[in-house]
Amino acid sequence: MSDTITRLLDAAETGIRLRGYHAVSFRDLADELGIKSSSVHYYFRQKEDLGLAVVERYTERVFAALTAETANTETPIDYLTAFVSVYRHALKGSDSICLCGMLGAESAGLPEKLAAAVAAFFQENIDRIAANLPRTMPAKARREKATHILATLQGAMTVATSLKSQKVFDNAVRDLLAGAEV
Amino acid sequence: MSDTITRLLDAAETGIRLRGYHAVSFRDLADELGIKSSSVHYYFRQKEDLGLAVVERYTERVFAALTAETANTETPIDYLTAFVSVYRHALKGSDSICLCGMLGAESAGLPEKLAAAVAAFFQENIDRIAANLPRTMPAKARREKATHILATLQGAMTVATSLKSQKVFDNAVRDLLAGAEV
DNA sequence: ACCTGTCTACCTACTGATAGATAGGTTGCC
DNA sequence: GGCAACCTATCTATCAGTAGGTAGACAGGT
Repeated sequence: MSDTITRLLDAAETGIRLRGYHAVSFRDLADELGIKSSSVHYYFRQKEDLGLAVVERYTERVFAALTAETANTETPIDYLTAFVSVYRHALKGSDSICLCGMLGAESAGLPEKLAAAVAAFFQENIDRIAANLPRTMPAKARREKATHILATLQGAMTVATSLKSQKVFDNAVRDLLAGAEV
Repeated sequence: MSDTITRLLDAAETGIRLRGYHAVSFRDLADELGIKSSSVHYYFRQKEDLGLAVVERYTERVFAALTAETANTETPIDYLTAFVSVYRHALKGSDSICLCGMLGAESAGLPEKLAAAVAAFFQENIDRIAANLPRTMPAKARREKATHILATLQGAMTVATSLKSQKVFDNAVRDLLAGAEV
């Protein structure tokens, strides 16, 4: 992948995660890279194409990190702790919320494909968590707990960013895991 | 309050909650009301003023509803159940997330005062929840649980909206309350 | 005479998007 | 080897549409 594409995806991801899809413009991205906005259109015909590429790359990266981080966990609580630490790391490394947390909030105003890609990201998160909860739990309870966990992670990032304190994320997650010792 | 102002605040709130602050324009609001965009500026000089008014009205409305709904609760779990039902009602009545959930996500790209008003909304939510958790819990644990609860509510709205299923919200919250029987 | 709420008309800046030029590198053929 | 054809990545220039915002006119009510 060309350097320009990577830098474009980086700048777009950062902008979306900080300010939202509609607050990111081709011109701002181009300026940041020192090129012209028409050159951005050379790589991504429409804004939707750029958004889709950003979500795809992000999804792959996050799931790769989740897979790697949870690889050697044995108990459900170990799995959850590792899972959560991927999100914590994402927040601390970027000082911004999850890309899909932002786009999920904006879904109603996004191109359909983009909204669908975000929904798929959430669903896959829920499925992965549910699959790693104790087999002794009924399927419905596992689904509910998995949804609860994802919701808490996403909401904690939003609230922590608004209150400008990563401790807010840690506080929410500490109580989440304390109650999840299943 | 004049009818036009109310209709303006309604339209702006709906637009922000569905698509975000940057996707709401004076022209769209004016068109929706059948007036000209310059007339919107008559009531709100700047977009920031409109945003602030929307957040203020929303904040008052939500806290009034929370106060009313939780008034006759006796146990912490009753309080939480009532608290949560206000959020559930907001989601079901509008098919959109919390105004501050949206604006909190966008905070980095908002005028400072607006971001501050949103942060205050979150803080007040956390304080109210924490104040109604059992006195037997240490203050730190109460703060953590309160943060956890708010984060879950906010995140559950986002994920439910993205997945286009209010059941997602109910699932997350059911597990939240099941684990919160303190 | 003033106030309220709306209008027309306009401004500058920016939006996503397109057309077409250009410079430099790569390929393939005689 | 030399050269034509093509490809890549960028540019300049431009477009119609929309953004937030302003100035000033006007009608109706007090």
